[in-house]
Amino acid sequence: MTERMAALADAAIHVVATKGMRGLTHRAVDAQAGVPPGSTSAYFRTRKALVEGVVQRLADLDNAEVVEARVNVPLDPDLLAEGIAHVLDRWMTTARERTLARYACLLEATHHPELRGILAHGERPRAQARELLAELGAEDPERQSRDLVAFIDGLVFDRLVGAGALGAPAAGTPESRAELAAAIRGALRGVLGK
Amino acid sequence: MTERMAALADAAIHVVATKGMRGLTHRAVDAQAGVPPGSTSAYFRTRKALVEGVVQRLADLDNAEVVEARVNVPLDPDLLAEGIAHVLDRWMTTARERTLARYACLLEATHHPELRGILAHGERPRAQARELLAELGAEDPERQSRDLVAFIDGLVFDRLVGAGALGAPAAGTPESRAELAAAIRGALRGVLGK
DNA sequence: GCCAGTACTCTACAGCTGTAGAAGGAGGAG
DNA sequence: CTCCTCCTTCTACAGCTGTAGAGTACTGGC
Repeated sequence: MTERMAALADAAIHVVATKGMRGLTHRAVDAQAGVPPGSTSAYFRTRKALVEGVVQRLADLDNAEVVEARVNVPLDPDLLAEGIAHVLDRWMTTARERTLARYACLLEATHHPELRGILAHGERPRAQARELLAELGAEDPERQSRDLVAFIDGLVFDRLVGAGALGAPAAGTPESRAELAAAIRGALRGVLGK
Repeated sequence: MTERMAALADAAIHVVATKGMRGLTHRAVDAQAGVPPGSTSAYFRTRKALVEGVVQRLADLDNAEVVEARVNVPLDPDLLAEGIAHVLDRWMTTARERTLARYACLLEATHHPELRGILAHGERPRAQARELLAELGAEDPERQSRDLVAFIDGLVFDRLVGAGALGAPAAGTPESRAELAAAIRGALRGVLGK
């Protein structure tokens, strides 16, 4: 993906996050990116290509992030929960738009199977979760990692859309991080069965 | 909401589930509902009204359901988990479209705050969860119910979109129900802190 | 039977969207 | 300098979408 395409895809992600999939049009991306009208249409000739560009870009951004995150993760459940909470908090603040766009794309993938291959969301975190759970002595990391990832997804989703999480502390605050950490501690406990 | 409007809203829910929010147009709903073109446009004069109709209908359907579900819920965590798993399984099979549409609407509500009032999703289940957790001896049902609902949302979402849940048994099978029940047992354990 | 009001159907139309292709221009090879 | 190539911008256009309003059938009241 060329630099120009990446910039357009970034603008497209912003559009999806703020106006929804419905607002994702070639011209809206042009406007958002501040490029002359027609540019997006030239780089992503069809709308399908544009959506795939968004999905691809989301995957790339995730991968770029995981490279540096691969440093020592603590094996102590409490510290681990703390670390995960920190990441989730970022997903809901700094990376809020990306996270929203990802959920939108996941929903989109429901009726466009070809997107599922690109959007590896859930596979990478899950591999990590599987490893961690194995090291923590889980008996069936395969299954248990699914549950842990589900919990994390639900936690982030609910708070972003404000469903079922009314009354939760605002993302980005220390209270929010503390509550997230507590939730994840509980999840680890529950998932590990002890 | 008149009967006719409800029928159109039902068709609209189907459209949203199968073609996404983007596919939700007056004419698409006409076609889906098998009514003469223009009908949807007459009952929901603007697109905003159409979306609100969908959201309202989803809320109504949920409420209609909860009326009969209010019979004795078991206080034994294992039986309770079994019961919840059964409901979730239905959300992913019989009521799959409704569930998908609801997630789409929740995402939509992110940039249309006026929808949040109608879409009480998360509030009703959470009230139930709060009660149950209190009866089960939770120390902070308010917070813990948020976590439980988040887990449930993530579980269903991940399995519907196939993210992070690759390898999970297909919804509707006894294996799926068993796994769901196990996951919820774990969640209850984790949330309750014991 | 006649009328008013209501429920429904049809049609027009402006604006937006997806898509293709032509036009312009910068830079490098010869 | 000349030409060729690639990158970028501009423009056209068919089809779709949102929305309004006019037309038509159908009710119950008199």
